[in-house]
Amino acid sequence: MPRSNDPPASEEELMERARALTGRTLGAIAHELRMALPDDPVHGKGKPGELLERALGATGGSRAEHDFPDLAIELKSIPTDGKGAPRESTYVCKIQLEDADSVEWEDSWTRKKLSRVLFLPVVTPDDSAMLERIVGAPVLFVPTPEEERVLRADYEDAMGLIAMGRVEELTAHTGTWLQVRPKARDGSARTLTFGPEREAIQAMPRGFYLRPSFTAKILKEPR
Amino acid sequence: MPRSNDPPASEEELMERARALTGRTLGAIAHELRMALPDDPVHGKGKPGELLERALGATGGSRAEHDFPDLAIELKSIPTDGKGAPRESTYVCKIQLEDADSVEWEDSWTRKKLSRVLFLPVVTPDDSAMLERIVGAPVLFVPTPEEERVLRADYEDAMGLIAMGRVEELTAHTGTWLQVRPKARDGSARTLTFGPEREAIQAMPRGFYLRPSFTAKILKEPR
DNA sequence: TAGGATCCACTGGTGGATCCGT
DNA sequence: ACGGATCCACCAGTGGATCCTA
Repeated sequence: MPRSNDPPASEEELMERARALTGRTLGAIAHELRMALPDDPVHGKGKPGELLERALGATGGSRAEHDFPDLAIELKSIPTDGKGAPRESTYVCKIQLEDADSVEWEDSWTRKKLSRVLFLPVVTPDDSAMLERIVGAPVLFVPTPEEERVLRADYEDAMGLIAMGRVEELTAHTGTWLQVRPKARDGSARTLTFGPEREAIQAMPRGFYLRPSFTAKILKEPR
Repeated sequence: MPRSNDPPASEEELMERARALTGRTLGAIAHELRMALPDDPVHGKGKPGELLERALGATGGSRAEHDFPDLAIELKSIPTDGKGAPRESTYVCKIQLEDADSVEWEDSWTRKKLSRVLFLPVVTPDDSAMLERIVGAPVLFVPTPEEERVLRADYEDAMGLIAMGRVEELTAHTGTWLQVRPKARDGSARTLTFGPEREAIQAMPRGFYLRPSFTAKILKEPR
């Protein structure tokens, strides 16, 4: 049996490992991996996600591509309530604001990331201690053609506005399933140029997020 | 009297402060600024330079522009022997390998940095303890037209080779006063494209350095 | 002796996300 | 309820240069 922090060799192996986590607490998994989890959820926002990456053998910290490059699968932990409904939106990736006019959906990092996503729910009741949270059943998401059409439309709407220099009109209200929100507290403004006059504006970093309404659908429907 | 770590308000004030350091040991200056200097010179290569920046009120750590942005002056500490001759070459800046075909001398960061340089010699005998090293008399270097012609030719020769994809032919032997050498131990290779075919090669980071023969001339001739 | 190799501190950006006031 | 604001760890890159061997 391979050590659990080696990369899984196949999608089947990945899914088996993920199913083996179902019902376990983050605390137990962390103990097994000798990884510390902070008690304070405010100061450890990303820790459950990193723990589950390690537990499944994701390529840690690398900027490679996907979490499982050989499988082209992205791992997303997702906090849920007791009924399995997501408590938060799901971060997808940063937006390349400078390249908004040239990156088509087909070539976008956004599409690649969303092509195959392993969602791993983490049951996160109000005020729950991080160590007590329980991992739910994994769901491997592959967009249907219809789903991809909606995601693509959201992407193109957002990138179109950005390419026109109207990035400030882009609020989190835009988009059916994919929304645009600020990313990175400490981020610094980038200069964008647009239009025939090459006008220049400053913009803070933003990212794409999946709305909870969409991930709820994903987690609910068995695939 | 302003605190010595405020930026100097004028070139005159900067030069006065620099002259006030002449004859002092790095240890005494460090003590006054409550800054620790390591004993081992191997593991504290950049420390004297940083100490003198702070002592003169340079804009610390900022990626702004010059060390004294308002004065457009760059500060360089330079290790010398007992006679005032430089012991080392002087690092100028990184080379933007990717932009070699588009950045003219007039617009180059290299030219801007070399337009006004405050050299602060640090007498550094063999095996000298860092704390005992003594600051020499400052020299404000502004290139004469003739000097700038030579620097410009060195710059253009180097950038021309890089733009042709011949970066590996560029050794530290090239250049009269400005030479090209590796920079950054941990640097990772960048992809350069060149030529009508957009051929691609990998290249490690490199920087421009002033040869000791040139800085010797600068330090020797009173200006 | 000087060309190629190396050393440290700091920080901005990224990837991991959730917090929390309106 | 959700949109804007925020939190941490890690690491590559940069700026400060000098080391050291052939």
